[in-house]
Amino acid sequence: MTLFEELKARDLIAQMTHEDEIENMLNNDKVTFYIGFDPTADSLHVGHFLQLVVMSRFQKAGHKPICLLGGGTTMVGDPTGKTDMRKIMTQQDIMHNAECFKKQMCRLVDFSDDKAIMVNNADWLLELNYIDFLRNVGVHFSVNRMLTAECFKSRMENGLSFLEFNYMLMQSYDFLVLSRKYGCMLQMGGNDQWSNIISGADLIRRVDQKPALGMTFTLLTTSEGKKMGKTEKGAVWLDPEKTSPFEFFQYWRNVADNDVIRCMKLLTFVPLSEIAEMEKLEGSALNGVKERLATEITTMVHGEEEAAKALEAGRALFGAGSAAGSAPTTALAGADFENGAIGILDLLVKTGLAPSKGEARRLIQQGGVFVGDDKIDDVMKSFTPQDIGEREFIIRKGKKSFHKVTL
RNA sequence: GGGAGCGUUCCCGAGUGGCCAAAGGGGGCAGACUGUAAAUCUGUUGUCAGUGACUUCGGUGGUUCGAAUCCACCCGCUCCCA
Repeated sequence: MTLFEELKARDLIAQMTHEDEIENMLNNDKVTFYIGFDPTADSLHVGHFLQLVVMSRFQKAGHKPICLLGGGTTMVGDPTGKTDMRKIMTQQDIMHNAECFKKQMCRLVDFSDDKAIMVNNADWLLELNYIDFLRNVGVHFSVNRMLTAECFKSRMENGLSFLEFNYMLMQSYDFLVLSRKYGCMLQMGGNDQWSNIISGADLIRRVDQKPALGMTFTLLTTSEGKKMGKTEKGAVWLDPEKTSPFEFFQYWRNVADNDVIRCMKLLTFVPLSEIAEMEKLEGSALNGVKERLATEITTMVHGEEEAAKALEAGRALFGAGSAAGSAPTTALAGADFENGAIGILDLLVKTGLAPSKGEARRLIQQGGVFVGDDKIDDVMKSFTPQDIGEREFIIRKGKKSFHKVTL
């Protein structure tokens, strides 16, 4: 099966500029392609992960990825899909974020022996001269056409600053630069980037009369159309400091039945033949598939060892077994005890299981708090250091939140 | 530059002097049901203390016994005209 066929079979492809040309090229040439990532946060998230996995697929098929960090474009801010203007970020933050991105990317894409290139568009965007840029690049863009672009639609109601309006030109210019410098012929990205990608391809064809192609990938959404990778706490991050490997694993372990196969196809390297077998499963049998999904993805991001630990921890907590190693842990100090004991309310707040005492109280009143296997129904219940020290002290909130307490 | 509006608790959105910690919806959390799924139903959703206190309605001052609600100025945003 060729790379192109596999992409199709996995439902990865959303849109392409020139389907036949792309297929032909991928089959017969070594293609240099690029995907851009704007460092708007200090860690990559699940959305980026999909792109990086795709990059890796291409790389394994012999093509050459360019990883573009948007150190320059982030100074402007991509308005795509945003309803409000993003806060303007300082250059310092952007640089810091870019460094964080780099480290994480190296896990998923092989940069050794020049097998992939990492560039930062700050290197060419920051020094641009306004008038020159307008005359050389700006002439090729029609405001009329831009305004009809899908990516600005959501902003036509809430307002769009001129700053952000220029984002499309910046990204198009990036493609032009990479085309000239590295012979990059293909830009890819999430489907929300379609407008930006085709405008770049148009620019190259217009200015240099060179071939330029674009392809976008399916956005990672649930069967209900919601974006995946978000939890109540915010994004699911690849940085273990921001989302622990255990939480990360649990996120995938808990995807809805209807989304498992889709995630398998989009995010893992599990062969399609195997996935086809999984597709036949129904009901609780899908739990096995979910474990596999979580293990596969966690392994890619955090390594085999962490994935195994997370799997074990989850099984222990949700199965019949006792307690777990990698549940979050809080150590108490002597100062946490008043008159030799700590109240359950304080304990819940201390461990972060409840944001406030009021909420902690509510949780208990509604019967959602357990210590070990015992349900706590008294809000005044308190524990001494002996209580906590003598056994594994696990507090559970609801069914899925566990916290270990030690001295 | 001229004119008209808007800014409410996590989000949307009611509220136009006391009955407002503030309707309703969404989301979240918990319970029941379950398969660590979905759907459904129930409860809950400012903080601290058990019927009370404190902080909140863009910011700062003011009017009033009393303001999210009135006034002034400031900040931010939207729309119309140029």
